[in-house]
Amino acid sequence: MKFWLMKSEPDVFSIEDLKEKKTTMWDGVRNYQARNFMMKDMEKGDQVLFYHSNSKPPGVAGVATISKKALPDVTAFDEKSEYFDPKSTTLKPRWFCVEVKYKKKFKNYVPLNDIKDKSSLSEMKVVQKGMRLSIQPVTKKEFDIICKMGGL
DNA sequence: GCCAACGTTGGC
DNA sequence: GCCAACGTTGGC
Repeated sequence: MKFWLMKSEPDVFSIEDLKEKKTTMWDGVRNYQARNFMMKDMEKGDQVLFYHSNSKPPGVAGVATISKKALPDVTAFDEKSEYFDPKSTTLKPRWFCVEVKYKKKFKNYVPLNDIKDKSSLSEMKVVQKGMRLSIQPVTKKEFDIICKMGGL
């Protein structure tokens, strides 16, 4: 089992939205590194830190699990979708997405600043300057520390 | 709203 | 295959 951090803008899709929907296809990812993580490394049952980006303050809002391994991202085929990509075809899909399932919203939201303050979390990608990758691997240790901070 | 740090695109 | 120009992310 592996551990991940996945970013979402709460204005677009928050952990509350996921709680309501129970599961969601993590579509719209148009970055090869993030895609490769989903396509090659993510497995059903992997654990996810659900991160709120572009919010005040940014931080980890809760946990989720991967409930379905990567499938072609159908929004890339849809001309009306903002994620439409003519270079991705049903025969040769370019983009993939996993299904993410709600697990738990943190009792205590874990702001990015608190993560930055912890020396045990200084290796996390999310605290590195200029780190924009929307899907990042985390270690079990980091995952556990964040969960503890979140009151889980 | 600013802008640094990236990623992508396309001309050559 | 280089790299300048452009677009995007996301913290501040």
